[in-house]
Amino acid sequence: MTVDTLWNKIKISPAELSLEKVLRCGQTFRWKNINNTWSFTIEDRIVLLKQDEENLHYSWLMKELLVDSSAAAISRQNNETLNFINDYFNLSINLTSLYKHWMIQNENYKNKKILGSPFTKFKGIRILRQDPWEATISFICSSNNNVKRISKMCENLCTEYGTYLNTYKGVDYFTFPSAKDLSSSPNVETKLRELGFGYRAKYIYQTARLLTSTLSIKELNSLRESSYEDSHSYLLQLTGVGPKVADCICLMALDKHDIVPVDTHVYQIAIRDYKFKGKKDLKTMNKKVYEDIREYFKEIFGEYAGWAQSVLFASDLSDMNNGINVKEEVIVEAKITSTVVDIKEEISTEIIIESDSKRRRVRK
DNA sequence: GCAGTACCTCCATC
DNA sequence: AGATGGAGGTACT
Repeated sequence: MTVDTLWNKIKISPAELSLEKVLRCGQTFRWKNINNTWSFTIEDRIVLLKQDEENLHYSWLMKELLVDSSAAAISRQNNETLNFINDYFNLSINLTSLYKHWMIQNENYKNKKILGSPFTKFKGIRILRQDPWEATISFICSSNNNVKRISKMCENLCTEYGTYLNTYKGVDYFTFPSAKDLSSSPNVETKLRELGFGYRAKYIYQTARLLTSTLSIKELNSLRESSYEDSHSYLLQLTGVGPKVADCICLMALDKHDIVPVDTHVYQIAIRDYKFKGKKDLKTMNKKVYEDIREYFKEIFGEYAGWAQSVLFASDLSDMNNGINVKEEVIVEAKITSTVVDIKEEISTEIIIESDSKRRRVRK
C-alpha cells in the first residue's frame, strides 16, 4: 500500500479546462470528488486529479497486484497516466480559440433579449473523449433519468460487476465492467432490476449480449474512424439506444464534435435563446424537429457545435454539483441551522485528520 | 412513417 | 403526510 507518492502537473489554465464543470455537467457520471480530489478508474489504475489556477495536478494508484515502485515502473506509469489524461480530456484541442469563435457566432444568432453570454460566464467546458462502451451503457442509463441517479447506477455497475483495483483513503475502487462482465448470465438483468435500474436492466443486458455476439466492442471502437451517419445507425441497433443516446455517444466517445444531442431542454434553449421557430409546448419530439434543431446549432457554432452546446447546457443547469460531491468532515455536535453549508465549507481537511474515529462521509 | 403511451425509480414539490 | 409529475428517452402499438 502506498501513500500519495508523487503528484505531477500539467500547466493548463482554468479557461482551457475547468475540472469541476467538465466532470459535473452531465457528460460523465463516474468521477468521485472527495475532499477536492477527483478520482476515476481505468483498466489498471485509479487516476487522481486536482486543479489550481495554473496547473492540473495528477497522480495514480496502480491495481493492487501491479504495484511496482521501481524507478523504471514509475516512469512508465507516469507516461501512461499522462497519455490517458491528454487523450481523455482532448487536451490537444485549443478551447480558448473555439470560445472566441462561438462568442462571435453567439452575438450573431442569439435572442437580443438575452443578456450576457454563456461563453463569458462559463469557461473551461470541454467535451471528453470517453470510452465508447462505457459511454453506451452510461447513456442507456440516462433515459428518463437525472444525473444523481445515473451516477449511482454507474457506481453500482462497478461495485457489482467491475474488478477490484485498490483502496485509496478508505474508499474501494472498481473498474467499469466489460461487455463480457455484463453478459455472463441472464441473472445480470434480474440483479440490475434489484439494484433499481428499472426497465434499463434489460437494455443493458441485451446490449452487452449483442456486443459480445453478433456485434463487437472492436467494431464499436472503430466507429471513431467512421462517418457520423454510419456510427449513428450502428448504435441504433443496440437496445435502449435511440437517436438522442446515439448522438451522445457519437459526441462524447466517437469524436463527432459537431453533433448536438437534442432533448427537450436543448429544444427550449433553441427557442428561447436562439430564435428557433417552434412550438413551446411540444409534447414529443419528432424526427424532423430533432434534426432541424441539431442542424440549426451546427449552422450557428460549426465544426465543434457539440462542444458549444455543452457550454449552453451547463449555463442552464441549476445545480452542477448534483449533490454528489463528497466531503469528509467532522460531525460537529452542535445545533445545525440553515447556515450548515457555510460551516461545512470552513471545516477543512486539516481538522479531519486528527479525529479519524468521528469521520463520516456526507453529501454536500 | 407518425403520434401516443407504458416503462422503473427517485425525489422535489405541492 | 401522501399524491403528483418530471428527470438530458426508448420500445412498442
